Order: sequence, then C-alpha cells, then structure tokens
Amino acid sequence: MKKEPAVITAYRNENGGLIKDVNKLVKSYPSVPITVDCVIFGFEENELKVLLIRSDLELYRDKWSLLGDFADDNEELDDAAYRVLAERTGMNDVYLEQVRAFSKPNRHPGGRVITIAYCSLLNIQHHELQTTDNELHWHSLNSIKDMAFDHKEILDVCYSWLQKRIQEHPLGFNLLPDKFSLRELQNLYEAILGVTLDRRNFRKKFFSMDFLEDIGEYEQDVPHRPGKLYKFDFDKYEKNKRKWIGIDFS
Amino acid sequence: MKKEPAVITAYRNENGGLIKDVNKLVKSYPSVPITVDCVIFGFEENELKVLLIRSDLELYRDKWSLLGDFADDNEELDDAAYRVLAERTGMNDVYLEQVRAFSKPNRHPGGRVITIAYCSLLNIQHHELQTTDNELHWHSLNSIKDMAFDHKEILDVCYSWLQKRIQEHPLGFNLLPDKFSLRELQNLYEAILGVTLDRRNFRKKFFSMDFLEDIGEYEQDVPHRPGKLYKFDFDKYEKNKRKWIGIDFS
DNA sequence: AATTCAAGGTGTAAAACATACACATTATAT
DNA sequence: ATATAATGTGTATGTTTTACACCTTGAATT
Repeated sequence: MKKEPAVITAYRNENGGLIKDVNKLVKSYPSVPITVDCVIFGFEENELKVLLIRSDLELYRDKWSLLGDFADDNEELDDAAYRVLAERTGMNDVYLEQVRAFSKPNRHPGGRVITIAYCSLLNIQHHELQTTDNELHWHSLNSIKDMAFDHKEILDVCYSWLQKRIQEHPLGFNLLPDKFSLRELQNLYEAILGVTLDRRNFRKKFFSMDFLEDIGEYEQDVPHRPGKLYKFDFDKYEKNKRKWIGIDFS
Repeated sequence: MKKEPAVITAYRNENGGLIKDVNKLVKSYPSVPITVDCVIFGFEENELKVLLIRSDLELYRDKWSLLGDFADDNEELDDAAYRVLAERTGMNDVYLEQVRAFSKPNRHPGGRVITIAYCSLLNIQHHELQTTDNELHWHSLNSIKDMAFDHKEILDVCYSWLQKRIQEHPLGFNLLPDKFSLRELQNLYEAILGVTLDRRNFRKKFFSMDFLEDIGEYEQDVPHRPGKLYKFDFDKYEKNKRKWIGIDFS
C-alpha cells in the first residue's frame, strides 16, 4: 500500500515512521556538481556588450565561455556568483540576479554538471578587469556566434530575460555612469530592445515616473550642445512605484 | 601572474594550458545533493489551494512540506519535477515552470541540499490523488502558517511569482476545467490577486483578447441563470498575442 | 401561475495614457 | 559669422482604462 522511495524507507524508525537521522538521509542522496555562470552585461559605444573568456577546455579550444565557477561547500549560490564577479571585475556592488537553472544531462562534456545562470549589469567604465587571463574581454552581443557548453543558450535566455526585465524595473541605470544624459538612457533602451523610440515620448515617460534627479550639470567634451545630466534617485523610485494591477497578455 | 583555481590547474596539460581530461575535472568539483520542490496550486471553492504533505522528518513532525524529491542522476530538473507531479497526482499534462533555486547552506537540517522550486497549476477536479500517504491534501493558501525546511519561503516566492505571471500570460486556465464561465475566471483572478474587479471591464478585457471560444453550452445545476461556458483557444492566443513594447515600472 | 431571487449580460461617458509629429535653442567647430 | 548637430519642448489624436446602472433570464418559492 505505502509507496515510498527505498532510500527514504531505509532511515525510517519506530517513531511513527519518521526519519530521525537526517544527516544519513542527506548523504544517501545522489549529488551533483553545481556551478554558477554569470552573464555580465555592459554598455559601451551604444552597444550592449557581454564579458567572456576563452574556454579552459581543449574540447572547446577557441570557443568563448561565460564566467563561472563551481559553488563551494556551504556557499550560497548568490554568493558564488558575487565571488565570480568580484574576482574577475574587482567590483563588489554589482547588480546581480538569478535567472534559472540549466540541467541537461549532457550539457557538460565531463559529466553531469548543473549550472545556475545569473544576469549581471555593470558600468564598463567603473571597473578594471582584474586580469586579462584567457583573453577576458567585452564582446558585442551580436558578434557572438557559438560558445562552449550550452553557454549560447544561457546567454540567449538571459538576454531575453533582460529585455523583459528592463521594461518593468529600472535596471538600466546599472549599465550607465552615475550621471548620465537622457540621450544615453535612450540609446541604452534602444540597444537592448532593438527598437527606435521617439525622443519626446521617451523623455515624457521617464520624467513622469519622477525618479530622475536633475543635478544641474551638463555633458562635457561633446561636439555639440551638451545635454543635462541626471542621477537615478532610488529612494524616490521606491516611494513612488505604483502598486499595479493590469492584466495584459503580450 | 596567472591566477587560476588550484583544482583546474591540476588538469592542465602541455596543450597551451588547456584541460584535456574533462571527466577528471568534473570529478574534482565539490558536489551537492539537488532536489526539486513543487508548489502545486489548485483552485476550489473560489480559493487558491496548495497541495502539501506531512513532513517525513522527525525534526519537522507535524509540519507541512512541499512535494519534492531529489533529482536522479542524469535526470533533467524539469523531468524530475514532472515525475514528482505524476507520482503524486497521476497527471502528466500539467503546467509546470521553474521558479528559482534556493541554496541557503542550512536550509536542510541534514546538510547541504540545494533545491530548485517549480510552480505547477492544475485542475483539482481533473485528477485523483494517487495516494493519501502522509496526509497528502489541499490547503487554503492563507491557512498555511509555518512549514518544514524553508518551504514557507519557497511558497511565498512562488505565490508572488504566480501573481505576477498570471497578469502577463494566460496561465489561469490551467486551474479551471476545460469549460468554464466568465464568473469562474473572474473569481480565479480575484482570488489569486486578492482584489475585486469590475465585472463588465473584466469581460471586456478578456473578450478583447479574443481567445475565449464560446462553445454554446451553459452552466448546469446553478441556482440561478446559468452563464455561458467558454474554452481557452490556445492557437488563437498564440496567433494574436501582440508583440509588446511598453516601458512601465511598477 | 406569479413572484422573488441571484446572477448573467450589456453600453457609454470621462479620464488617463500612448502616439505621432516639427520647430526653436544652444554650444561647438570651422 | 556661419554651419552643424544635437538638445529641449507642446499639442492634437487615437487608444485604453475606468467608473458606473439597468434589464434579462432561469431557478426556486409561494
């Protein structure tokens, strides 16, 4: 009548069938190497860029790879992803969010490895690559053809994720300097979404959301009339963001 | 100069420092038990319900637990989640989507276990629980106070995920019978979002999206004027869903 | 058969929002 | 002084969302 996995039944005891030795239970589980892979986006010369490295593996010689590492024992996955970022970019205060797990049994040629993909956004100017080992550098998104492992699939998923996400939350600011012009902000959205937007309507939209702080400074060293510079006022955003109910299937 | 994790360096060879023995490499990784946990939602008596089981563990005696299992070797995580669903509910064609990984080092009392949470939606009427072992049954969402492991946190995250998701994609139909009245659909949205909606506007909204198929039947055994029954026309939805650009922070 | 009940079904006016669109301004470079 | 190239702004139109009230229908009750 009872139908329970054998491994669990093995650790049942007299206590109404409850499992007492949880350590033994966990040790009986199959275990899998876990990695984190970071899709690190930057924005430069009006293009979305992604930070890649040459693969370590003979098998993937000359292919590009996301920045990743295995998760240490007792390391939370978010922390592992932050660690990868800090090691490679020297930045600690980076936007980072988990996207999803990739678990095809054959995604790694050396055996089963499950990876958790993270999407990260940072300002290319604000950081120095810690090392350029393995030709770590920035690539235009559309120049990337194939990659090691299933990293192209991961990149595609994370890019789609970003396109959706950037329309719902003010993430884009992480890709820009602290002070930016509205033109830069618009270029960013146009590049990420792959569209062109009306300048007047774009401005109206962002001003109406009322979290751009006019800091009274202007662009410098531009060969034309300099634009005003703004800061993203996070507190104001948090206060004003509206609680939104709107059923809308796209 | 070069800074590489020691384990990787160990498998480098003469080939320009590239790693040849990928199996050995993967075996050198720390590995972790992986589980999937399913938040299985149903809708009954105008309430959102979730399917839970009593915890197996002495430590969590009398606490409720999500349905989960460890991932088998070479089993993709989605498949593991489907397996859990099929074993418990006997249903194979269930809506299922990965939400995210939970990885706090101490989330499992028996040692490190990483879990990938899945959200599942099914129609309570369409299935029979395969077994009622461990008091498997449906709970009103708001009756759930504390749970085993970090399952309350997982449930909360999945519920928020559902609230957002249901406004962007026509998932709700998975919780209803094939044929449903607009009132049932509205009750569903009201229950999940925790709001009341205007009936006329709700109808207008769904009719304008044009994927409800009027099947010419009516509700039966209701103590009042019966409403029309509709089906969700998935093909029509796929054809008509609009490609949508709309920056809107909430 | 008539009445009551309870939900079904519908339309319109006002407000909010999104879109399309053009011209004067200003700093720089020549 | 002039040309250039981008900044900055407003309005009219169409679309979408919201708010809101009455008649219809079938079942249950008298």
